[in-house]
Amino acid sequence: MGRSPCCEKAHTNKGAWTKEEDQRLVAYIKAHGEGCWRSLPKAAGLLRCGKSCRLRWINYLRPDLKRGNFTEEEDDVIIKLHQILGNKWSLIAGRLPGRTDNEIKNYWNTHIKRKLLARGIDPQTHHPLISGAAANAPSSKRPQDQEEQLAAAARSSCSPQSSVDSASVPHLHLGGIDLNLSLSPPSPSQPSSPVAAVAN
DNA sequence: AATATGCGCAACCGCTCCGTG
DNA sequence: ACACGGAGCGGTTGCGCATAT
Repeated sequence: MGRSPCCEKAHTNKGAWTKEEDQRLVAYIKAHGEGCWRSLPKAAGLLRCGKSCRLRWINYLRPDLKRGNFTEEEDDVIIKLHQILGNKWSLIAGRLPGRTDNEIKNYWNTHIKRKLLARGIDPQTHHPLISGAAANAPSSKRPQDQEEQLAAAARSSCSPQSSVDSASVPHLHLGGIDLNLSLSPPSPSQPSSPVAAVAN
């Protein structure tokens, strides 16, 4: 069986994008919008596969991207959303305007994981680590019933590809923080911000 | 100053989901 | 109901830069 490759690999560039390729991609999308990624490279005169173009646009070239360091507030939002959603980076990114799933995933793996471990928290389960620093970690403050609430909310609202409309989406209150779990596609016009997502 | 090591980011790969015929 | 193609997602890799020795 086997599916057909997403592109003709023999005639596509790989690796880092050049300035010229970036310019071509941006110019094409500005003129025609994000259409069919599969046919875009050819139409734009790029020797890249459609997937690669999509990734480059979403993660690097989109005009609404917020580049630079994550704020403490954003850190906090990511941690709380990860606690509920797990490694659903695209969903988490949807709550952080200007941030991409790839960026958040990288940031999680390089910074936040370490930060949580230093606090004695298991970054995967968000439960206190049993040994070492966990015993006296200040953040083992979350009560058991809240954990159950989280798990239940995650189950009910975050099953893969579940079509949740904002009306039926729970607002989760975590230690005074209200997590609006409604899902909406990340877009420049999206009004949400970390503050909006985690209203206090 | 040169080399080794670690870290962070951009990009790729393979899988799953979803829409359509 | 099923198969197929396209898009999207998460995991992983590789390279370049920064820091330590």
